[in-house]
Amino acid sequence: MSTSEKPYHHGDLRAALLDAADALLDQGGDGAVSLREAARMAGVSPTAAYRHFADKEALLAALALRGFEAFGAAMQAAVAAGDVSPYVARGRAYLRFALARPGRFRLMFGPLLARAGDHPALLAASKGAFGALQANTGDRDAAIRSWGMVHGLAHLMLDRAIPGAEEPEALIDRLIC
Amino acid sequence: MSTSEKPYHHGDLRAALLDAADALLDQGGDGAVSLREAARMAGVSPTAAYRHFADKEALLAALALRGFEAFGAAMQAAVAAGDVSPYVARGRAYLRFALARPGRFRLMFGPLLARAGDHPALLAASKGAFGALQANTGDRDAAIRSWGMVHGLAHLMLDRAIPGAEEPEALIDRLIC
DNA sequence: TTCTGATGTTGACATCGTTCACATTGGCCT
DNA sequence: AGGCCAATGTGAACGATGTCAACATCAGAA
Repeated sequence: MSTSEKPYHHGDLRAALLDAADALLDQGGDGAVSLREAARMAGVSPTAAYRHFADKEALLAALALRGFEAFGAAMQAAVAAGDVSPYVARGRAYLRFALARPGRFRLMFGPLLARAGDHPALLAASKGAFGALQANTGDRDAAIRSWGMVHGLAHLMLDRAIPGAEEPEALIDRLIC
Repeated sequence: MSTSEKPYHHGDLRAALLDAADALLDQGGDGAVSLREAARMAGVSPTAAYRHFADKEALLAALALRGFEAFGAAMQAAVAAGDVSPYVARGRAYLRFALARPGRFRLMFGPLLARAGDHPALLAASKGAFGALQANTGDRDAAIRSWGMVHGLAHLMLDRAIPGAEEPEALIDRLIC
């Protein structure tokens, strides 16, 4: 047993696959995530993934779920820091999250979300994240508008569509205040 | 010549491929666009596409370019209608465009745009569309915020993330005013 | 008319998602 | 303790995709 022979069973392949896919998502964007490549990284045969995910889409959904958890934590931490109003803190954290992990962000708020009915956990997580955004506001439409603005700015900055976005931090602080 | 035998040369394969890809984009979303399937629809061999597009990405870029042209026309028409202020007209047209052609919209404002440096025509078209949005405004940051809001709302509605978006038209009129 | 460049075709290769039949193993029941 | 079963991993294979290289066909300029 002292040798480092690979055991037949991986131990926690599910997590390993998610980690690998996460790395792929970060470096190569959305389309760069491949089931086979993730399996390769985990040191496992391509088809082993199917013991843990019904589908490639299921893998992506699990990845998005992870994303929503991290997203919620980031928002909460930003509000807790308390150096600006919770409203501003959330908005800035939203943008920073998107810029820090573009692939993850695009996956979370992408076409997958529209099909989230097939992935109950994803649906719940996304609703949770969205709910937090709308809390503490009397005017519901105003909340939606604000959310839209922050969300749109995130996408536009990711797509390098906003001129003068060379210094994202400065732009964020200037736009969200 | 009276027979309907297929000539060796297609005539305008480039346009035919774009049309086919456009149809695929509309019905099946982004990932449903396939070079081979587009070629199949155009009644041509798979590799014929490479005489007109360097790459699948080039095909998609040309598709996005088409999108920006239609987009610009839609915005202009909406403003010309003149039943509301140009500002509101543009915003509503923006959202209607996104909801009417989700695939096209997502392609236009997607990861492709960030790589638009490789596709000069796309870059120019997108800059033109964006420029129109920022015209007639003294406050540059305010224009960016408005743009962000509309863009974000479009994405959120497409992703079915906004609760109560069953009646999009009503929502649009209520939010953009 | 002939030749040349543009346009299409065939065949092939690597990769991908996915399925099926089989191998291995850890843990529960007796 | 021993044996069985469900969970987990493997291998080969299929169809589809993007892409390349070599070849075929045509349209128009010289």
